[in-house]
Amino acid sequence: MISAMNEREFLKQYDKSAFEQPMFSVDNVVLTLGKGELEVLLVKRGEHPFKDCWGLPGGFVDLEKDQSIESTALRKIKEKTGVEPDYIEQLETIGNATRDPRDWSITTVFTALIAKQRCTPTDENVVLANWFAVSELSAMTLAFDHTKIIQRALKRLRDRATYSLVPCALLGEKFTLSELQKVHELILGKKLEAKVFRRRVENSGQFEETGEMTSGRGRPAAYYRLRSGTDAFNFEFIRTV
Amino acid sequence: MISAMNEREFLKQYDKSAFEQPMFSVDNVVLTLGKGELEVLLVKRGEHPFKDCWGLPGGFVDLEKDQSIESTALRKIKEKTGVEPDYIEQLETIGNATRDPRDWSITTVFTALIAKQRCTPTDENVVLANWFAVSELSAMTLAFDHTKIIQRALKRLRDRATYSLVPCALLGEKFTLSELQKVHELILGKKLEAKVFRRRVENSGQFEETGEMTSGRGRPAAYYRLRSGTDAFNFEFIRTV
DNA sequence: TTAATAGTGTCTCTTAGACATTATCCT
DNA sequence: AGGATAATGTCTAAGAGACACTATTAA
Repeated sequence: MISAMNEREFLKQYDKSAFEQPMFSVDNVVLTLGKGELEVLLVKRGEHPFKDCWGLPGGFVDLEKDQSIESTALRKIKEKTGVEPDYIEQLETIGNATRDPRDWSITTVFTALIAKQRCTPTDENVVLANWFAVSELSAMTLAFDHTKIIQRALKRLRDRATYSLVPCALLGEKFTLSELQKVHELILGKKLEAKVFRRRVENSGQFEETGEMTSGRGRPAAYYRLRSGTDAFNFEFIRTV
Repeated sequence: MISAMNEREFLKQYDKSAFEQPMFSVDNVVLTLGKGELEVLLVKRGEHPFKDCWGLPGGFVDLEKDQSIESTALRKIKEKTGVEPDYIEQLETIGNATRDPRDWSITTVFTALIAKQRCTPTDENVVLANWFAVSELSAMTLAFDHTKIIQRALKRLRDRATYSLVPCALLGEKFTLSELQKVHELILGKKLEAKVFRRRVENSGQFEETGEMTSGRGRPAAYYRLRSGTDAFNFEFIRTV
């Protein structure tokens, strides 16, 4: 009785090859701020393919534990860093017959930003998960297409840095505008005008002064934080071809 | 001998549930221009779940035929419209335990734009695939989360219409600036200034006059086409929080 | 001639960008 | 006082928006 058959059964009998499913995984480009450089979290693969290569932290969906692919991404990130990231967004999905030497394979990639000081000291896995300066990557051979994926994540981050203040997630709870500006300069690879940058921050309405000030050499700077109740990661597009 | 075992075998023995794979499919939001309204391509589902409901054209990856998920998307679109779309981009991937009543399910969604006149007259499937004005959708119950997906695709299209000229893919080979402006107005739901719009088109450098002119009532309009060699769908972001 | 549609001239207002200047700390 | 860093004042240039105006056709 056809209508009692579920679609999976139906497809199995209808066309075996149409039912054969590709492998699906989630990969994360987790970025943080190193000393004067962006760093990306990599894990050493214990199994082949690409055994002993470094690759992005990720893995398969756990149909029992995970409610969504976002849950999978967060779970994997938490496994390696001890915490949830300060910002996460879906980058893109790559699926083709060649990226995995074994078989057809699909990965949905997330980009996450995390303030390094929030990460709990790495557990026994310390040699299995580590931060690498993005400039080191050109000298490394990563698993699968992970080098290309990281490049695409960095490009997206550069886009975000030009028209949003999302990169503030790389800093902690509070930060000065100079610090935030330096992060943007680091990402964009160029100097920004302090006046222009401050205007943007103020006009965004996404931040507020904490009231605290830095101390040290030079004029003290005001600390800012995300305005409570504001989703700082909603930003408006303004025009233009 | 462990190292001779492939990862699939390994995972199977290591953790059965981690190997259990979710269903993966591709769905397409194919948009075209109806009479004064955007239309979306829907197909009537022949099998459950949501049997006899309208839903987005899509389906499973064919591991033999498809080189990538983009190939899957294009193949499915071609099956229903007879042609490849004029523009396609990946929208997002949705994967969770609840969107499919049967099981965990993942879909990568593509948004495609197509000039209606390019579509070959629908074949015997005419009642199985049809264009629906987007305004009709609120009165319809679509399969799965397809209503929400279409809304998200439309939002993305509105974004594109504000800072790119991608919507030109809804028109044919050649078009007048008035026509293109009307398309943008339709998508954005508001009037645009002719002068401003023309400036944008000219400054983009993506179009050129064909030399032909319209005839009919009123001053003739110049026809434009995509400048050859230009990827009109590359556009620059200009700033701003 | 009039209605209709295409296309331009030009003014205003906003804002990015540049850069000089002021402010406030430490030593 | 002098160096360092934070923050502001203010001028300029570019461009979006507004809208009046001109251009070219069919009826």
